[in-house]
This record gives sequence, C-alpha cells and structure tokens, in this order.
Amino acid sequence: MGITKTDSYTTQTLMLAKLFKALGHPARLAILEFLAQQSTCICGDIVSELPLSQASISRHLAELKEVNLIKGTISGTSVCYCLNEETLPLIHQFLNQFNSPINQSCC
Amino acid sequence: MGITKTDSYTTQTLMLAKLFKALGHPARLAILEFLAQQSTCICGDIVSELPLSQASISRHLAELKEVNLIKGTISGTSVCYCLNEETLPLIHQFLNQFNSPINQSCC
DNA sequence: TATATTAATCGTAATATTGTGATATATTAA
DNA sequence: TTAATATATCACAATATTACGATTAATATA
Repeated sequence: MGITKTDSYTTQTLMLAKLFKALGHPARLAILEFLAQQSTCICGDIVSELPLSQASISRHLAELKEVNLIKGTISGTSVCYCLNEETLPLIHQFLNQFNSPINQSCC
Repeated sequence: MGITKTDSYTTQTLMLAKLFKALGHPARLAILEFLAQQSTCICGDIVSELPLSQASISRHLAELKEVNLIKGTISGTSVCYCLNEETLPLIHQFLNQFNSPINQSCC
C-alpha cells in the first residue's frame, strides 16, 4: 500500500527509521558528503554540485532538515547550510546494540 | 517520478544509500533489533513478533538479505535468520567522515 | 521603484514501496 | 503417497517518493 503501519513501533524505532530513510537516497548522501568536505557553511550552490534541478535539491535539503541532519540559516537571498553534528551520534547509538559478542555464535 | 537518477553517483554512494534505505523502515529495524536480542538464530516465527502478515514479513526479510544485513539458512521447512556482522561496519565507516573537527566551526 | 537573484512551493507525471490474500514451492511427517 | 508445515512469490490496490518546469516569495541591488 505504500503506507506503513506506524502504530505498533516504539517512538525510538520510528524516529530512527525516519533518519535512515532520509539517508537512503544517493542525492542526500552526496549532499551530506559535500557539506562534510567543506570547512564552512555552504551558502547556496549545492545545486551546481549535483545533476538535479533546483526544485529537486530544495526538496532533498528540506528532508535532511526535517530529520535534523543539516541546519539552514537564511543569509540575504541565499541560505547557508551545514551539518547538524548532534544527529549522527544517534546512529552510532543504534549500532551499538549490535556489537554484543553474543551474536557471533550463529549459523 | 519515484525514480532515482543513479548514473551520477559513485558505486560507494549508491551502495550506502541502498543500505540506509533498507534500514529506513520500522518493521525492518524491529526485525534487526529482535535478531540482535537473541543469542542464536531464529528459525522462523519472526512473523509472530510483528503485526504484519507472513507475506509482508517475508518481503522485509528479503530486502534485509539483499543488502546483506541478515543471513538466512534453510533448515528443514523453516529458515534460520541471523545478523550478518560484516555489513554494519560499513555504516561506521561512512559516519567516520563526519567526525572531522573542521565541521565544528559553522553557522 | 523596478529588476535581478535565490530558494521554497505548487502541480503534475512517472515510478517505487507497502501490505495483504491467494497461490506456489519445498520439506517433513504420517 | 498424502497431508501438514513453513516460506516465497504473485497479483493487486493504496499510498509514497522522485523529478521537474513553472510559479511564488523574499531579499538585494541598480
């Protein structure tokens, strides 16, 4: 149905799924990697880095902002984007539960 | 269009995007968390853990298998599932590029 | 004020994803 | 062989996502 039964999952699981979903598109990963490479914010011009239209980039940026992976600050007619350092650690936290040695003895 | 322009990204980026996409659904996260909690493989019966039909669970398991997040071994009429420990480190690797202190001075 | 510049939003079309019942397939047990 | 059990796959409907041209909104500049 393209619809997800959200009722039956914990808030934590739903939040993480949203975060991973936002990371689950190459354009958005490319945007993040580009931002990580820069030493400062990027005021606009992410459009010229990727083979997508301005409208498409804007939508991808909005999705990244919605899950707090990036921050955007208005500066004149343009917007400065940079990584939100607070969000990626949530993924580390999630991954930690899989580090238990228990899971080695399997199959 | 629901279609993604895959031509313009690196193999690495496309692979990671697929991996994150597979993680971007609460049911699939719940399956992984369930597998992580067990000390051994789960032979079937993941269906009874989640509020989804057998057909839906089977599809989710197939998606997790396709990106090597889990392994499935046939055992009689059922299938034993367990985590594939080799895949999650790829995410750690991806996250490392965001740990540079450069990005602290921003916005 | 008029015009350019930048980014967000709208409308639309194409494709993808999700979920399920029904069915198919494979293995085990009687 | 036949029936039972477990899982995968099919077919379908509903919803979501992606992409883009066109438009809008906001600010800066001449």
